[in-house]
Amino acid sequence: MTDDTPFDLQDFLPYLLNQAAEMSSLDFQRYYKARYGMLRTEWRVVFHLGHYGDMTAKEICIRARIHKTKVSRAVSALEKRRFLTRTPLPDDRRHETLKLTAAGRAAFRDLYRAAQDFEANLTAPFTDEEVATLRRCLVKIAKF
Amino acid sequence: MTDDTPFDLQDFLPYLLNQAAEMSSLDFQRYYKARYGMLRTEWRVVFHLGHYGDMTAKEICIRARIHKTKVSRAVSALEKRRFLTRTPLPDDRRHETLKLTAAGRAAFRDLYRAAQDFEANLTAPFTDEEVATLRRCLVKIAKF
DNA sequence: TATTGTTATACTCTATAACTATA
DNA sequence: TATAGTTATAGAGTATAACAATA
Repeated sequence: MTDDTPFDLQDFLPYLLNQAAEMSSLDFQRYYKARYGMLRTEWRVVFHLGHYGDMTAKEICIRARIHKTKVSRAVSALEKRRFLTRTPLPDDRRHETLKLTAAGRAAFRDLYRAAQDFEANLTAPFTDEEVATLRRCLVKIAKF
Repeated sequence: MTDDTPFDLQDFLPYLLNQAAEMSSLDFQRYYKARYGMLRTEWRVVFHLGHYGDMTAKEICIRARIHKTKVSRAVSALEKRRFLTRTPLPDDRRHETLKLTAAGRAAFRDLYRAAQDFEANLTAPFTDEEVATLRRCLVKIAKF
């Protein structure tokens, strides 16, 4: 975009990204909220435990790029609703291993499948190459 | 993505879009907040008035996809800080023409230029074709 | 009755500082 | 002192219902 090219708000990438992000997550958000009463961070925590196995809150913070205060609240809410349990580590009692319960694992499996379906729907209008380019750009912009 | 392909949270488009949207807007958000004390919706309202000329709140709602309650609050804040004025239309006094003041126009020009710079920075790592593909995908996902 | 815009309210998300407990 | 995690708080974003004024 040169200095002389006027542009619409839709041409401004941060706006476009924001709109795409909102639209893309609406349906899935409704799904995990309606079925499991989960918020975004809670779904992300469940995802990490379900996908990578038991870990501490700290590890989730690093892997999922979520601040410790958010993880703390999410873990607390998930524990209250019996989606996970905490077990303090004997060698360092500041750490707790977080572990999905049977209900947590069931929710993960369902949400994981739902996520795959939503993903397939989102990418359906595009060619494999387009999707690859999209991902490559997003990864770079998101600074992963 | 097929049923058997395991995927990371970074591979889930809504998450990736969300992270990219957040990262991409951070710097610009800080800029209009620090310089003009504006919030996101306020910047968008200023953009529309500066770029397309005077219009009513309703028109901004439609063009910028913002709910009337958000526009109402943004307009009120912008008026209070003398970035715009309102003039009721004589033929239908439910409408008001919104018009940037000199300060509003100056802010728009500065922010417009800043937006162009941020945009150029964001797209710098990519080829024109990659950016074109990125935009095309985002426009479709955002349902524009 | 319908439309433009405002107000109230609640929920979600983000960010930061201050704190507890443990090491 | 440093680290893991919690609590408190404020700001910002989103969504919806109820309302006033005008048509």
